[in-house]
Amino acid sequence: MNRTILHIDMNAFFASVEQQADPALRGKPIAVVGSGHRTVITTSSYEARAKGVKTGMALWEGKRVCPELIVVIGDNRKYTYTSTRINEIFRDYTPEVEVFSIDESWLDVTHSLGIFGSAETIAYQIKARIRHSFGITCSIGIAPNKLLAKLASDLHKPDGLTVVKPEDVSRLLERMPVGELCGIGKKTAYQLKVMSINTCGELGRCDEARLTRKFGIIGPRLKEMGQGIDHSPVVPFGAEEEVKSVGHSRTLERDISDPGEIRRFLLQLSEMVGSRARRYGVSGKTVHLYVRYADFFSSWGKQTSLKRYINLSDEIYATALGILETVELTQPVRLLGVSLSNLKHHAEQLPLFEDERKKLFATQAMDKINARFGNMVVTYGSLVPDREKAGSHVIPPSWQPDGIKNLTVT
DNA sequence: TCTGGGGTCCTAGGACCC
DNA sequence: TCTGGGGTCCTAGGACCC
Repeated sequence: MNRTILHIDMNAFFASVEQQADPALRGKPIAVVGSGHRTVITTSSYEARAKGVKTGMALWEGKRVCPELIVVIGDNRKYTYTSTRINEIFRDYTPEVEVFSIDESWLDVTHSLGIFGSAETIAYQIKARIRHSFGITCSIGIAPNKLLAKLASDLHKPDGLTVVKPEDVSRLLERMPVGELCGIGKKTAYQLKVMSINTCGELGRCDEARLTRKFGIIGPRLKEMGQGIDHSPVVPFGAEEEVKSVGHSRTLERDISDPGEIRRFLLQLSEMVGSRARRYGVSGKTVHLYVRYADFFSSWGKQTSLKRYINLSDEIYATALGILETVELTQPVRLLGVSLSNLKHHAEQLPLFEDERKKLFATQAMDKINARFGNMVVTYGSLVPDREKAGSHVIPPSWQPDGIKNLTVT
């Protein structure tokens, strides 16, 4: 059956929200960053991008390429609030809204076309409403599936609208580099290049057996992707697969070697993991400890599985500490991470009431902020008991009010 | 003064059981 | 004691996304 899918990508989302909240920032090159000194640039405004500022750059590097760069410390509440409201707008057009990240969603409007006329009409209305309510722009791709809709939304930024009709697909893909497809990253693109496959057109015509020999189970999928085929459904909020792991990791403000300090930090991470696991209504059998050393490049992870399911912070901490004690640290530690997996979902955890659903949505949206390179210690730092925060020299009180107020997550 | 932090999925090898 | 094969669970590591 022919579907009509929209992919909506908020343009420079965090930066746009900040520029909207503070008129003094509009038209200026700004960068949204985390609060630590080891932060990177999460999002930059188009004015900053024009000067060469890129997502993922260290802050000092951004300032080097753009000395007039205005630095704004990110405020996750503002972004989750705005994202939640924007997704509510989407749901006025279809219940089939899949949140991909804090600033990207897919909409399956196949069954809404009769009401609203056309996908373009829906797209224009959504753009107008987002601009009117939040003063920010988005790029929208309209296509027969998620893969192509996402590709399409990337083609015109900012404030773009790109329609890919079924009959346009082969022409669009013929010269499209394979790396533009969501799912083909640097390594896969390189391996394909070695096979003399550079474009989607070439990928789509490649012998399937050849792809399977090289890539295994994803070989046939790669060929489909080259042809623009994607049957994956839009999975609305509430119908997603259950979460499979809950973890936190943090780069320390400075490298540490002192075992006591490392243990304190581990306890904080365990508390963050435990409280979120309890909020999600899950417990897990496997605890994973991750360590990155001061040289940045060397790191290791170790996991251990228990006979029973746990989600109490103390138990997670004890397990993580048990792993730590089996190794000898060879360098000062730059980053520590703890995660809980092999999860069991407790019964009756799905919120029934709309306001509870909204709260859970806000929580999950906040989680997805971190998928945007956020270094938002404060989000979960507030969950660390005061007794742990007091006297800690590891996670600093990193919250810095940025003067923009009167926004509450409901 | 370098370089975040959330996830998911896949592979490979070993232990253990039938 | 040897030859097997299948299945499950475990750990470790890598690729991908934002």
